[in-house]
Amino acid sequence: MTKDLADPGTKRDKAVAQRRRTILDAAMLCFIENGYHQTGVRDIAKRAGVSLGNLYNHFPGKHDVLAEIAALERAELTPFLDLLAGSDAPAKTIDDFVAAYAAYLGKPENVILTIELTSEAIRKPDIGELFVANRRDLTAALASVLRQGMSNGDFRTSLDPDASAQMIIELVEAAAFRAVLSKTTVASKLAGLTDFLHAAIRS
Amino acid sequence: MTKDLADPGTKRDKAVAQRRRTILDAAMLCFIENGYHQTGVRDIAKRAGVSLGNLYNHFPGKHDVLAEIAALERAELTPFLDLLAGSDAPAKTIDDFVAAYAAYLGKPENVILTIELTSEAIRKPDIGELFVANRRDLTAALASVLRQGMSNGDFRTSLDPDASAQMIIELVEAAAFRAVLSKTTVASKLAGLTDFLHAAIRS
Amino acid sequence: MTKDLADPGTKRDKAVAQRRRTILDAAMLCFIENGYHQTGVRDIAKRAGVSLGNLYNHFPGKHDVLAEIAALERAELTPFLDLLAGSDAPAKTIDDFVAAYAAYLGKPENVILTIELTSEAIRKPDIGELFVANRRDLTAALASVLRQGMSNGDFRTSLDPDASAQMIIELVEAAAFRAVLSKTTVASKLAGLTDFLHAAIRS
Amino acid sequence: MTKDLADPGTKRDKAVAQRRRTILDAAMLCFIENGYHQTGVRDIAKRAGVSLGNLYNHFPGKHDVLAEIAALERAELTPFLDLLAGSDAPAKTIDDFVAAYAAYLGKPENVILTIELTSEAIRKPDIGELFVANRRDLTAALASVLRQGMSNGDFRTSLDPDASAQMIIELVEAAAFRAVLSKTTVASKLAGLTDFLHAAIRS
DNA sequence: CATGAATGAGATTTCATTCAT
DNA sequence: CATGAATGAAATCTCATTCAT
Repeated sequence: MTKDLADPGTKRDKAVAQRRRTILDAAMLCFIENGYHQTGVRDIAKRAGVSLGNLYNHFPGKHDVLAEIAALERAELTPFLDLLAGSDAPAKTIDDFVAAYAAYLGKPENVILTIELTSEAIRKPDIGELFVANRRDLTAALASVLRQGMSNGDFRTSLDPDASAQMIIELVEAAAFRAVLSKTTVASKLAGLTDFLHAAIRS
Repeated sequence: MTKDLADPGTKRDKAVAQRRRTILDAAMLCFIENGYHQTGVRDIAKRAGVSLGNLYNHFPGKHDVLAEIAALERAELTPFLDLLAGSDAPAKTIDDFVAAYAAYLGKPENVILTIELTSEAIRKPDIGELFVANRRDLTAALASVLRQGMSNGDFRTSLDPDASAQMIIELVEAAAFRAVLSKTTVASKLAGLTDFLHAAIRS
Repeated sequence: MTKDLADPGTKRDKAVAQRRRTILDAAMLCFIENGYHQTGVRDIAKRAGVSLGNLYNHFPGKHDVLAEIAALERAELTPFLDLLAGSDAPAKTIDDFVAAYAAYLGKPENVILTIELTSEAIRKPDIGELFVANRRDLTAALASVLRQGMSNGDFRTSLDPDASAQMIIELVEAAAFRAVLSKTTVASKLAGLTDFLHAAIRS
Repeated sequence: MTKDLADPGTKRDKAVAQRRRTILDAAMLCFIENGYHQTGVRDIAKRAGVSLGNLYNHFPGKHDVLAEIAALERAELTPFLDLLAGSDAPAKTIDDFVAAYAAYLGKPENVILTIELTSEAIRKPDIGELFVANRRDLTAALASVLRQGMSNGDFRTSLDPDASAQMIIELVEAAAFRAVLSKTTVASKLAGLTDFLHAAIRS
């Protein structure tokens, strides 16, 4: 009704969207610092500067906050998708991607949030699906680059591009995770990883 | 007190050790089924057929139960350490190990427990250390095999044996984890993995 | 303000009155289905298709909604008052009334709403008064019929018309209530009730 | 095991039973004073002098406390059942019962608790069943007395004993309830009730 | 008159842990 | 060693109501 004229309600709508975002950001920080289960809904509300009741006006429950964070994580992947969609030589693209992804996962908070989501994904199907979907995009883009490289001679033709794409991603993630646990850096593992990788895929 | 005389109480000691083990087994099952945080101490006690108070006679608290499970996990690795210590050709040994480890992680409960431990390991240093230690044994044994293979010509000499050992393990584990989340089997991923691996390390 | 000029706003006034009624109807349904305490103000607003804030423009609070429903219930009694004010023979009038009232209370929702009101009436004086007032009208009309019947020989002269009027009403209501709880029908109890009643009051 | 010797554990068992009873009594008082829904579990615990958590060691939840109170109410009926099982003349027995039951319901707390239970009984099947069961015993005993009276000439033979038994009880209860709401006494209504009743059932 | 975001107290329930027996 | 009652803090979520727009 009133919605038809111009764009009214937009200001309020925007404010609401920002509130939601504020809450999500606060929740993310809490989950990273203390873990999903160690974080109370009150903690999130307090950190977001929002009343407890109002948080429930914006999200049905704690679980849904996590789910929305998982969905938000998808956006974080766009730079990498862009990179993989670029027109550089496949071999270079792969190297660039590995370096960039490793740099991203060099920030412990990104790794920790991923682990937190992983651990919930096992028993919460909706989060599991988001999780799988997130990785699917990345794998597909990477596999496509691998196929290009197989055509132009960068990579060996006996490669299984889909499986290899997955393994490349997994190698970077695992390195990052191991770095967090053993309190070293991903950077220190990058050389070994790249060497291993080149041997595995190049022709 | 009673401990001072010779070796008395042995029968009782054994009974006590079994109680501890019963509790640990029950806890493992609970953690696998419902997750560490979703499992209450009461749940563990009930499943173990032990009274709540008695559980606290055997373990200082819930956290310590988890820690002991993490320690117990180490024992699970001995078959693989034995395999790696065998005298087969390095190339064959690696293949056998990958197959065996993949088979082990083909059971979802093993993967789930690992994830559960992982997620706790981030914020609980003691568990983190156990976790790292567990994998260190395996990595070392695997690296040793790689070195043998580098000597005898099975593997390329430019290999970084330690980094590669870690990555081999990580690839198997990641495949297993992905299998659990996407409800497929590790077996289906084994071919791709082996191919990737051979290219990466063989000379 | 606008009210001062002639009779303007009449159309709006009617619209407002209808809104109030919409809300009351929605509330009644909610209270019947889920009970007064199990019903939230949000539930009422949603069911009425009204915004939460707007409901508070029409009613000071949840309690007042219930109070107005109680007042509304009074209107439901007019058919019975009319019946009792009719010119049939007293004995027939009583029988007709009992049958009609039983039929009305044969609908479980009427009984349930009554119980809901009853239960609130204990601790909320205003509702208690409305409740008593509702029944007072009915009792008075019924007592008047009984008095006529005592004059014309239909009923025994030793009757206490006021007390008897109350008891007649109570018997019907109690039968209806019992029918709801034991999931039978009032109709099945009507024969026994009528026989009992005839013996009690007829001369 | 240890239970076999003598009667051990009895002391603790008795203490536990008393705790349960303490809680139930406290709950009853709360429900009577403030109503079931206005009473919080904390209120009950505080009034019982028990910690909140411990209350949940004894009862699964608030609802179950109410259910057990409903069950307990059954015991309250034994004096009346005894009275009805006595060997007095049926006519006298009925009169005595009505007087005694009216006296019992003369205490507002008994009426209020009944209403509170009633109102829950509508939507909670288990409480509904307890409620019906409670009244069934009483009705049966009363019907039996009516039958005796029909045999010995005290009561008219055209009586439907079961229906009449129900109605007698309902009349007393309704009178008591009405007394609470209009803040008079049951006693004041007893004369009218008795007269009505005698006319209804006596031969 | 209409909207729904905001509030914060309060609801019920669970938890790891302690301790008297 | 064994038991389970006791504790009280903390968990998540709901509620009637207010108020700026």
